[in-house]
Amino acid sequence: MPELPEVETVVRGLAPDLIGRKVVSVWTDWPRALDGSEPHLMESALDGRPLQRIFRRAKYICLDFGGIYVVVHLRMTGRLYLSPNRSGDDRWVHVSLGLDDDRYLAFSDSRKFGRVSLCDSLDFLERKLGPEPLEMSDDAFSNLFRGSTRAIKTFLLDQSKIAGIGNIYADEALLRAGIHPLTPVDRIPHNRARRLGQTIREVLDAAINYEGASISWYRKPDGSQGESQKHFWAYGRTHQPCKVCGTTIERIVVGQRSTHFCPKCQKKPR
DNA sequence: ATCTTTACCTGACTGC
DNA sequence: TGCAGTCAGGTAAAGA
Repeated sequence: MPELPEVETVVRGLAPDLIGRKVVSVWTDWPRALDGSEPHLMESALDGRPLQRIFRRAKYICLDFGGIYVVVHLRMTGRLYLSPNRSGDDRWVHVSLGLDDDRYLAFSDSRKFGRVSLCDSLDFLERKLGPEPLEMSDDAFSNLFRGSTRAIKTFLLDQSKIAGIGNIYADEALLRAGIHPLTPVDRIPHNRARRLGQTIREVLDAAINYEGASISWYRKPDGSQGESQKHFWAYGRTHQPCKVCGTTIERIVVGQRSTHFCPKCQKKPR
């Protein structure tokens, strides 16, 4: 599932080929993916506008065509890549943006949860999203945790509190920080909260350097796999030995989410 | 504010 | 080989 590091990898991979390109056609076989817009509306809105910037905000991919934006969310199975073919390179392509270099920006999504949206402002993102974890200081993390009694795992997944972390890297950060996923946020001491913030940044930075985790559907824009999944300590390692202490990794459900942790490294709060 | 539930989707996997 | 059932989880919306 694409989270912050996977989305960042996609943005970095696409940028060199996409900056300066114009969209000359828009195709879809699943109009719902356009989130209320329509192909001909997108075509006319983007007509003649070269792409000025491509960047990430949380898990959203933002294409800036000069005050007009195409915002892509990959959700669970979305992929974004360049193809010589309008229908892309796999059978799950549902949106295709024809470019002025005769290539296509293909949006593939087997689950059809992802969206390719047209908008004239990114304010809606800022209204609903919390800060970027890679841009937060240790004290910013500690302050963020004050006043909430929710389980830390649930809190880390709340995009309005902190934006970009998903199920994988929440589990990875909590194991490495030695904090049980059910720990109430306001029961984490100041110094431990600061250290958790540092761990979150380290986990995300490392995953970006590994170019994301290719479990299930995620691929880099060039079609190759990321390496991050080879370095998991927690996620998907149920019944396997903890890489720190050898204790068997357990799986529980927290906030409807599969949660992996080490019962020795992450002591349950009383 | 927080929690819970439901909906959106379909490929991959398990068991018979 | 097939068929039913289950699981995966990011986000939005509704109701408590």
